[in-house]
Amino acid sequence: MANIAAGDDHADTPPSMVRPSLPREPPATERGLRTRAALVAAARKVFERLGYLDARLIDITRAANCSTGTFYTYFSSKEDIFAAVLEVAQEDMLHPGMPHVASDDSPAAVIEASNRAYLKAYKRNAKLMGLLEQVANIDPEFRELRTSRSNAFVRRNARSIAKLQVKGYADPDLDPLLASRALSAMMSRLAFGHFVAREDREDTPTVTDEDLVQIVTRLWVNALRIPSPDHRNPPAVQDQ
Amino acid sequence: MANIAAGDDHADTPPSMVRPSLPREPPATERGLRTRAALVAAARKVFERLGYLDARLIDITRAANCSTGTFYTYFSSKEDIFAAVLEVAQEDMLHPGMPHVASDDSPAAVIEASNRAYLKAYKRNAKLMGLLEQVANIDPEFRELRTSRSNAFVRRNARSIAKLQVKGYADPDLDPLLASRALSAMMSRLAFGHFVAREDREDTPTVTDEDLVQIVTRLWVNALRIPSPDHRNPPAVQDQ
Amino acid sequence: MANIAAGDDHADTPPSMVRPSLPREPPATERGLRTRAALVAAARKVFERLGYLDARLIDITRAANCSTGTFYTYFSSKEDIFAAVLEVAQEDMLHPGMPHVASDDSPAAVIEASNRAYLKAYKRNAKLMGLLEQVANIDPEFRELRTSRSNAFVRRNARSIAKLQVKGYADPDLDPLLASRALSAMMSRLAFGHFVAREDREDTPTVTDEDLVQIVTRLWVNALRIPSPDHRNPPAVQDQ
Amino acid sequence: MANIAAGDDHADTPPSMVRPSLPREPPATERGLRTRAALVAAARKVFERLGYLDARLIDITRAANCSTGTFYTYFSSKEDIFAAVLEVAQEDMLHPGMPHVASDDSPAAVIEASNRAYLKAYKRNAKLMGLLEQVANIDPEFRELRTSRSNAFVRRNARSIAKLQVKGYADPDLDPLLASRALSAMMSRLAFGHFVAREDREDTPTVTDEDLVQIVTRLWVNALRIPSPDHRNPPAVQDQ
DNA sequence: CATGAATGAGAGTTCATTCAT
DNA sequence: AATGAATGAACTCTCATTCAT
Repeated sequence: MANIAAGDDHADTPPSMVRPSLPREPPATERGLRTRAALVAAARKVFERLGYLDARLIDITRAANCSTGTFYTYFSSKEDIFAAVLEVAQEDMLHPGMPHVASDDSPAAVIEASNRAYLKAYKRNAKLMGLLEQVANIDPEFRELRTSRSNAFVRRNARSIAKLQVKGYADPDLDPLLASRALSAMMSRLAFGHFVAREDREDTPTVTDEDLVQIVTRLWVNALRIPSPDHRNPPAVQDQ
Repeated sequence: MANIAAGDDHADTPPSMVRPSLPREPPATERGLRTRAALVAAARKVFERLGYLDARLIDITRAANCSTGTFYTYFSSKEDIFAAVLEVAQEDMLHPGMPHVASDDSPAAVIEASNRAYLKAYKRNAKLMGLLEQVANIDPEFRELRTSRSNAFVRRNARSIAKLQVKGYADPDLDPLLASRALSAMMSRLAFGHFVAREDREDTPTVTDEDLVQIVTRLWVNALRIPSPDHRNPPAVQDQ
Repeated sequence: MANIAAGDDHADTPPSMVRPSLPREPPATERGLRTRAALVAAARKVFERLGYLDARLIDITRAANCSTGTFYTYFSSKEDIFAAVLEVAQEDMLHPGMPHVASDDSPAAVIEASNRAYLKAYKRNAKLMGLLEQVANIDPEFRELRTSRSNAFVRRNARSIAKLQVKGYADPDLDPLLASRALSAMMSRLAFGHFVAREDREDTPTVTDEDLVQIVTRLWVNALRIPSPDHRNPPAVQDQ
Repeated sequence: MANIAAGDDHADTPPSMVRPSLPREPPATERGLRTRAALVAAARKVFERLGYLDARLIDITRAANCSTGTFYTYFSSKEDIFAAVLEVAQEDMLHPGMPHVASDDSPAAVIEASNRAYLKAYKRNAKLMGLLEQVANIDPEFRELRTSRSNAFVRRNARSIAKLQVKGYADPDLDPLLASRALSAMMSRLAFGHFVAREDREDTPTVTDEDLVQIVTRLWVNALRIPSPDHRNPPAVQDQ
C-alpha cells in the first residue's frame, strides 16, 4: 500500500490508544451500549458546534437525551469523552480508502493518489481535526496523542523515501526522516488551513481541493527529485 | 531584503494591527506608562508560564505588583492584554536581523540565509508562538490575526518566486502563490514542532537548529527547481 | 456477674435494639441469607476502612460482590446497614468473657477484673466504636442508640455502688447514679482515646492496656472509698 | 492560678494554632475586617443550627449577607471557616474567669472552684463543643486539634497532681499523668453528656449543673485521696 | 491613578436511590 | 432474587469584572 502521502496528525494509530482519563467500566448491557454511543455522537456534534472549551457537559447530555449522572456512568470527564469521539474518527482516518494504485504506476502517480486520499480523509473529519488542534494546544495529554500519531505517519513516509533513494529515484542527499517530517508538515498544515481555518480570504483566488493535490504532489516530487513521470518506471514506492 | 524564506505565522505585520478588544485610553502620565509596561511584561511571563487559559488576571497583577482595579485602567480584558503582549514581540519578529546577503549570492544562498534568520527569530519567541497557536485555535479574533500575518508573508514569498520564474530560475509550472503557501506552511509547522511542541521524542535522533535550516533549504531549492548553486547567478530573490 | 466496671458506650444492650431506619423483609431463602450476610460483612470492612461518611454504597456492594439493586433488597439505606453492622458487634460486646470472679474476692479485685474485661472487649471492637462515635455525633437516631446503651450500663453500675454503700464499703455521700455516670464516663472516654484516637502522642510515655486497667481501677476504688483490699471482705459487688 | 479542674477538649491552646486549610490573605481594609467578622459570626450560628455537615456555604453567606465569591475572599473552605469559628470561641475557653481562690483555700476548695469554672465555660460554648466533637470524628485535622488542646490541659493538671503528691496531699501511688488523663476524661465526657447530648432522658432525675460540680469534685478529691477539707491546709494546687 | 472588596453566574462532579428488565 | 442503567438534586469553588473609596 502506498502511503507516502501524509499529513502529520492522524490516520495512523496503534490499535488501542486514547485514554487520557480515568477509566470507566464499559457498558454491560445492550442498552448501556446504545446510551454510550448516543453520548459519543452527541458529544461530537456539540464539540463541532461549540468548540471544546465552550461545550458544556450539559449540552452533551441534553443532546443525548440523558441526565448528567448517566454521563458519568460512561465517562469520567470531558476529556474522556473527547478521546472517545476522536477514537471513532480514527477508524475513518485509518482507512482513507486507498485508491487503485496500479503496480506499474510511477512514483509520482503513487504520491498523487496517496495525497489525494489523505486530503479526502482530512476533509471528512475537518471539524474534528480542528478540534484536536484546539485541544492539543491546551492539554498535554492530547498534544502527546497528536504527536504520536504524526510520528507514525512521518516514519512510514520516511521508509518510503528511503526506498526511493535506494532505487535511485530520490535525492540521496536528503535525510529520509527529516525530509519526511518536513513534507508531512507541509501537507498537514496545508490541509488544516484549507479545511479548518479557511477564512475565505477575500483577497485570494479560490483554491479547490484538487488544486491542493496538484501543488503538493508537484512540490513533493520536485523536492525529492523524483524523475519526471514521463519515463515509465517501476513503482518506486512500495509500502510495507 | 531577502525574505523568500518564510513561515506563515509571524514576522510580518503592519505597524499596528493587534486590537481584538475594547480600547482603553493610553496612559497620560509617566507613571501610567510605567504601570502599563509592567503589566505587559508581567503578562508575558505569566502567559508563558501558565498558558493563556490558566493564567488568571490576578496572577498578572500580582506579578506586576498592582491591584486588579489598575489592570482595567489599561486593558479591557485578558484578550486585550494578550494582544498587547503579542504586539511587543512583533518588533522582534519584524527585524529578524536580516543577514548579509551579498548581491551576487546565488538564490539558494539567499534562501538559506533567510530561512536561518526566520528560524532564529522563531526560536527567540517560541513560547509566544506557542501561545498564539493556542489562542488562535480558541478565539476567532486571534485566528484572524494569525491568518493575516501569515498571508502577508506568503504573498511576499510568492512575489519572490514569481521573479525567479521570470528569470528562468524556478519551475514555471508552479503557481507562485500556492507554492509559497505550501512552502511557508512547511517552514512554520516545522518550526512549531521543533521549538514549541518539542516533545523530545525518544525514538528520534536529535535534530539541531542547523539541521533544520539545511533540510528546509534543500527541499525548498529542490521544490522550486532552482538550479544548483554551482553556477553563480544573479540574486534570484529580491525583496520589496 | 460483676459489671461494676463500665464504660458508657457499649457492651450492654437489649437483645434487639438497633433499627433506626425503614425496615426490609428479612431474607426468605437460603441464598438471600447468604447475600445479606455478605453485605453486612462487606459493610463492616468498608466502614472501618473508609469511615461512615466516605463509604459509598457502591464500595459495599462491590466488596460484597453484588449489585446496587440487591442492596436495597435487604437494606433501606446506609444507616440501615450500619445499624445491622453494629448489631453484629453487639454480640461480642455483650459477652466480654466475664472472668472467674471468686465469690470471696474483694470489691477491688472484682472491679479490676471487670474493668479489664471491658477494655478487652472495647479493644476488639475499637474500629466500630470509633465509627459509632462518628455517627452518633451526626445522626440523632444513633446518638440515641449510644445513649441508651450507655444508660443501661450506668444503671447497672449504680446498683452495684448502692449495694456497696449499704454494706458500708463505699462512700455513702455519693449519689450512686451520678457517681456511676461519672466513673463510666471516665472509663469509656479513656478507652476511646486509647484504642480509637490513639494519636500516638510523641510526648507521652507509652501506656499499655494493663496500665489503663490499673490506673482506672485505682481511681475507681479511691473515688468510692472502697476499703483497701488488704482486709479481706466479702465481695462488695454482686451482679444480677 | 488553679487549674486542676479540667476537661480535655479546649481552653488551653498555643497562641496560633488552627489552620487546617489553605491560607487566605487577611483583610486589608476596615470594611474587609467587618465582612470577615460577619462571616465568622454567621458561620457560628449556622453551624450551631444545622450542624457541620448540613451547613451549606450558601447558608452562611446568606446569613452574612454576602455572595459566595466573598466567602472565598476570606476562607478557602468550610473547614477553614470552621477553624476560624473555633478560634473565636477559644478566647472564652481560655479565660474561664478563674474565680477567687483565697490563698489559704484547701485543695478541695480549689478543685471545686476550678471545676465549676470549667463547667461554666463549657456551658457557654456547649454547641460549639458539640460541633467540635462532630468534626473531630470526621476530619483528622480537627481531631488533632482536639487532641492537642486536651493534652495541654492534661499536662497542666498532671503538674498540679504531682505537686500535691510532693506535699503529701495526694495518693503517691498514682502516676500523675495517667491520673490526670483519666480524671480530665471524666470531666469532659460528663460535660459533653450534660450540656451537649442532654437527651433529657425521661428515666433519670434531673441533674443540675451544680450537682455535677459537686459529684465531680467529690470523686476527684476521693480519687486523689486528698485529705478532707476540714483541716485547713495551705493551697495544695498552685499553678505554673 | 490606584485600590481591593464584592460580585454571582456557572461549571463540573458525586452518589443515594429507583425501576425496568 | 438479582441486575445495573438512569436519575438529578445538590454542592463546592473559580475568576473576570465592577465600583465605591
